[in-house]
Amino acid sequence: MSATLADIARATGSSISTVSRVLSNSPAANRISRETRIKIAQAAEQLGYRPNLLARSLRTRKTNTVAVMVSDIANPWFGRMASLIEQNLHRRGYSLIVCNSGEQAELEQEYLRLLPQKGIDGLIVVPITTDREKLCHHLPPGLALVVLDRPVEGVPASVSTDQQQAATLLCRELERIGARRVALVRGPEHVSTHRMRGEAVKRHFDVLVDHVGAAQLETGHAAWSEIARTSPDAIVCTNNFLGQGLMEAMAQSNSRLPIGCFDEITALDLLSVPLVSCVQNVPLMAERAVEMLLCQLQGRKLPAEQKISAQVVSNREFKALFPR
Amino acid sequence: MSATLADIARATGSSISTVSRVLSNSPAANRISRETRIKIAQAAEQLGYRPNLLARSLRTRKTNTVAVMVSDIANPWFGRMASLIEQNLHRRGYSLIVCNSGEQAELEQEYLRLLPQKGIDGLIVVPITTDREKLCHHLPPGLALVVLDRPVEGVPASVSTDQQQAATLLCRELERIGARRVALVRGPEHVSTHRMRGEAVKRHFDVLVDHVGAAQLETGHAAWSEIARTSPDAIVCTNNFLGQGLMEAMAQSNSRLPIGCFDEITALDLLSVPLVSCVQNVPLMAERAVEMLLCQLQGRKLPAEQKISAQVVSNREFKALFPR
DNA sequence: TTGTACGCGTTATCAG
DNA sequence: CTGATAACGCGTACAA
Repeated sequence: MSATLADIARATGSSISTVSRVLSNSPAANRISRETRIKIAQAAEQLGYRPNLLARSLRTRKTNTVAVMVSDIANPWFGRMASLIEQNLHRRGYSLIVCNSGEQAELEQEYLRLLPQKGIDGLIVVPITTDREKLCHHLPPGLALVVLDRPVEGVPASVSTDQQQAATLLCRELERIGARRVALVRGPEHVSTHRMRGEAVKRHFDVLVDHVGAAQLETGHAAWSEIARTSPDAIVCTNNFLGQGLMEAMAQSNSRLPIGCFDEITALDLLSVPLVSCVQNVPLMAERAVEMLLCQLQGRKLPAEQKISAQVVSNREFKALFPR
Repeated sequence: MSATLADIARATGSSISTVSRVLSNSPAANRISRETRIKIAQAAEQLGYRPNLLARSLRTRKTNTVAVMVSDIANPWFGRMASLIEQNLHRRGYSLIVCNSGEQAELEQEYLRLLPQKGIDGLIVVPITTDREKLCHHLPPGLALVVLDRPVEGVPASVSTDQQQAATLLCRELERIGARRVALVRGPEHVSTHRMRGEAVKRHFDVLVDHVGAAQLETGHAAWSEIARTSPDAIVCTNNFLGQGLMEAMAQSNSRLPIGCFDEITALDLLSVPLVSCVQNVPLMAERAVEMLLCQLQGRKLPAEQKISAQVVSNREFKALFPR
């Protein structure tokens, strides 16, 4: 076990409180004689003292830790997001713990209950549930909360992409190349991003095939075997995993159907299919989310809900086939 | 604030100890009368009691939490790994916190110091440092520790891919297609996986270009501008990010140089370049890592260091150009 | 400038 | 079967 305040007090012949004052450099630390201060510091150094953060937090009710709960850490999009949030927070003296709800409502609930018990000051969450009540039920009232990527009615601190703008951008690009009838591969209805993207597609196009499933590669695979029997002008996928899965399956055939995909696809320009992708501004989202969290932690005024705009990027194949 | 044991004791007219016994279903809970037991349970339910895990851990010195520290959570490989570890641990009643060292030695040290202070029962780490002393210096002696992916001399609990076998597999495949002189794009020397892979390549081939940098897309980009001026028979990248970056840059040209890449590349078959990739068995690694951690947590005998073998997978383009 | 005493919420020991 | 009481390690009002 690590040395405690008591150990140091004993070693230096001072009292626990004095040691505490010095080592936690509290405001009262200045009012302590230079000599005892360095004597204590030396002893601490020598004994390898590490404050027990559990005990400290129990006492102060602050942990200097925030959690981010993402819906699928295996998805590179969330990985990037987590990484950027970590960097932003670390710069501000907070440490981050990442939780993975794996897109399972029960697991989300479990973590929502567990995290406050373990002690966190704030939470950034990509929620599964769309219900404010369910989301906040187990959270202590004071907890700083930011919802990310998927706004929840009634939660003021919210950072997300403007899905209307994003979807319009993508659909316009597909309309430009003459698409009228499309196949749609989309994630679960109850996830707002997938739903809004899907709805936008339905507004713009005649949807020949509407394949719904978990936002995983496998759904993309399955979708292709359904789509292959039809002949749409293009295929739209509501996220990167769906797009990747679809393309993996397509690769077995020789289809060159144009694809519109929400979220980033790696090595875009190396793909042999024409692809236009609608990418979100992940770094900006991460920054804003941390900012909104810190506003709450520091009692500053919360800025308005953040709607961040997206961009479309098309690959070489796409540009070659459909020049402007 | 949440209700405490004292609140419930007051509400039910029993003592704190009794309430504790019931609510923490300790072994002594059986020896408590049925009626007070349900009375307490009801009060707890009604008051919305949640045990303060900080306090509990302070007392019991157990947190039921393990941490996994990866070197780059933005890399899908680590994301997948983290996700699988999470699932394995959750099944066993542990909750997971993920830390990201971002391949920075100082940040790793910081977390290494911080995590035990925050209270964890075990740690699975993909280490930056190769020095056992540095790795364990700040860790309490009793802490369960597993090193993952990058073995560290002197740490018995270790799960990693057999890099010799993996590298040989990949090199043989490139030799088969006639490669003799290759360009090498590799990550930092001090990371064992990159180093071992690179060394194996140097043993098998004549290395025309040897580009070293951080294991990020940008290094791959930069490498291509160097490689493009030469004419190797093939290019080898020591991880997925390097491979992706390289290919992104290659896509601007029309090169069809064969690529050998360690780690998984998404949508392999859609790439227009011939590619053979050497993939690790991530699910098995995750399972073994958790298993070794639990051995330590439960005081069971530790199995031998795990060396897990890899496979090569080539894409359509590669198979078409170089049939067996 | 420093020490005393108490409390944060739990669990564990011991007595009855 | 149950209730005091003492820790766990730390911060802090209050007193000296």
